[in-house]
Amino acid sequence: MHACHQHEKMCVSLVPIFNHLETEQMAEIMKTAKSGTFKRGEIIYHAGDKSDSLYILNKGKIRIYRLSESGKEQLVRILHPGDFTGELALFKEETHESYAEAIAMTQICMINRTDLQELLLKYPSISIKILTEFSNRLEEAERQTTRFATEKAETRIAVFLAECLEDQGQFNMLELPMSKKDLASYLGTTPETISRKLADLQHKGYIRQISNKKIEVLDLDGMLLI
Amino acid sequence: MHACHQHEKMCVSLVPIFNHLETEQMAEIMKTAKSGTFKRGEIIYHAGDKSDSLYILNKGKIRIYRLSESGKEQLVRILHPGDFTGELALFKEETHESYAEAIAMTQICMINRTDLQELLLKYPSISIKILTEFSNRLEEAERQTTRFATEKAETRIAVFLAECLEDQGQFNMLELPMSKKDLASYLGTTPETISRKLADLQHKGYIRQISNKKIEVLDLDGMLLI
DNA sequence: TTAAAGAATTGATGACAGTCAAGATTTGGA
DNA sequence: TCCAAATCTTGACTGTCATCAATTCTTTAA
Repeated sequence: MHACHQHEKMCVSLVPIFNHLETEQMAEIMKTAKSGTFKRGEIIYHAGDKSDSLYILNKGKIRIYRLSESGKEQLVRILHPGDFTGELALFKEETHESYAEAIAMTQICMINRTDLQELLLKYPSISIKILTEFSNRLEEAERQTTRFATEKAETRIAVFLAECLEDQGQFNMLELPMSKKDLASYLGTTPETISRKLADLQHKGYIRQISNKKIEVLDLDGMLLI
Repeated sequence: MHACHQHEKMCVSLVPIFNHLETEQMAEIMKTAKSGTFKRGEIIYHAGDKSDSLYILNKGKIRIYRLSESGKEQLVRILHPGDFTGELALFKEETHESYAEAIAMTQICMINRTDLQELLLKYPSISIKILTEFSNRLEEAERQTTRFATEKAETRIAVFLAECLEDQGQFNMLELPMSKKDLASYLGTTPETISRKLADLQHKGYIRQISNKKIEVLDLDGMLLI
């Protein structure tokens, strides 16, 4: 862990919450940032750790997951370069509730809580960017909660496929962004159920499984009407 | 709907996101606020409405709910005086995804989107307050999602009772804050299951149902170990 | 106050999805 | 490239909970 140098210059400019600033202002932020690298499998923070940094993912992939009251794991999201985490606890003097695990060789920048709070007061437009990001996340989280509360596994899977398709914009082809084990954890079900429901969807003619991760959607509207 | 007068002065000062400001600054905010009243059953906004106000609840109760992809309703939260809503869409030019329904005679203050954005730039500390609020809500929403994804109905009910107890601080007695029908919708289950699981919890000696809404918790730790 | 509407309970039944197990396939590290 | 470990698939079985229906209890508005 050392002060940010040349290539970390990228890091701040990668992130939507900062990259609207003047180059000069980004430079000011970078002065306060630290960087770090993690190997596959290393934990960046644990639930219960006191949280005091914003982590910006520069390179690699990070898995964010939580444990429920009874100890079961749920995958919350996977971070890609330009995403950030650790943001929640920045605004309350508390601890992380989730775990962040590097799932590939990973490089991050860290901005300290107090430094960030000063930045926010100095550049109010950063706050508005973060508020926008939080709004989206909150909307997304509530939509997800409603989905779990009201839809059965098959529908959750179908909706997930539809969203993949939309994100990837590859007309009818999509690539699952994670293993089916992780997908099961993300969707609140089991790998067995994922396998079976995908087989069902294929059997009903809505999709075709090309390979382990590649799926062709044959009838999007039909699939979503399940 | 008219400009805010005397008693609405309360409204801004009720809300944690504003009440840390100087009296004079609150007065400035109030000048831009409008007020409105709604009767039981009236809808304050619909999913799909263009959203352009922050709504602060002054008096009464508001039910926030969503419809899932397949049309099933889920109760998201119930607002009490001092709570606010409509905040999400303030930071993105989009529409509401949820419904807000007055469930009692209700009085609200509304602050327009553009007015609010100006306030945020002028008083950065308001942003930090809202960010804190958003952080908490986001954490809460993710915790809730994980609960739905990993816990069975009985556990979700037990955890809900435990949280009621904690909020109400009435040593072993709690009062359900909503009808069992709404509670079922909130917890992603049915009224029948709520009835049955409460009966089970009582049968196992963890709780005692005093009346429709009143419950005595006899063994909190035992109940949470289910 | 009371009638009507809505909410809560209880029972019977079936659908959905979790678990366990065994075999096939894929993956990634040496 | 290849092997060991991990992931994925399929089958059989079981537990949980949703649904439907019939009553009872509670709330609300005239």
